[in-house]
Amino acid sequence: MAYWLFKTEPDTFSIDTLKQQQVSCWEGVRNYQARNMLRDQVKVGDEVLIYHSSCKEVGVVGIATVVKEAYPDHFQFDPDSPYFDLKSDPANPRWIMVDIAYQRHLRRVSLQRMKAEPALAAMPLVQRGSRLSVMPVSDEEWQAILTMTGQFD
DNA sequence: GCCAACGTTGGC
DNA sequence: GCCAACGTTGGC
Repeated sequence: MAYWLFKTEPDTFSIDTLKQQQVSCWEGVRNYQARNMLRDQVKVGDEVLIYHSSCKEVGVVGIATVVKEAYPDHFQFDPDSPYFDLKSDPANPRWIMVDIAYQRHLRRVSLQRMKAEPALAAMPLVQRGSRLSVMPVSDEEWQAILTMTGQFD
């Protein structure tokens, strides 16, 4: 079982949206490095930190569980979708998604606090200019973040 | 809204 | 294969 962090813009899809839906596909990943991890490494049962980006209160806000492994992201074939990709061949889809299930909210751990935490220094998230939207989280990093919430397993 | 950093595109 | 131009990400 592995740990991950997924970024989302809460104006588009927030942890609250996920709670309402309980299970949701995670569409719209359009970066090859992130896609490759989703495709090759993200497995059913893995746990995912949900991170709110591009908003007033950026940080880790909840936990989800992977319930379905990589399958084609159909939004790439929908001309009305912001995730449409004209160059993706339906016979060989370029982009994939996974499904995740809501687990719980966390007391928010802000990016500011994460940047100040030495145990998290290796995470792409805290590195300047990083745009990776799907990233692995080590056991130690996971534990450090949960400890920072003040809520324990 | 600003702007630095990044990934992608396309001409050569 | 290089690299400049461009569009996007994302914190502030």
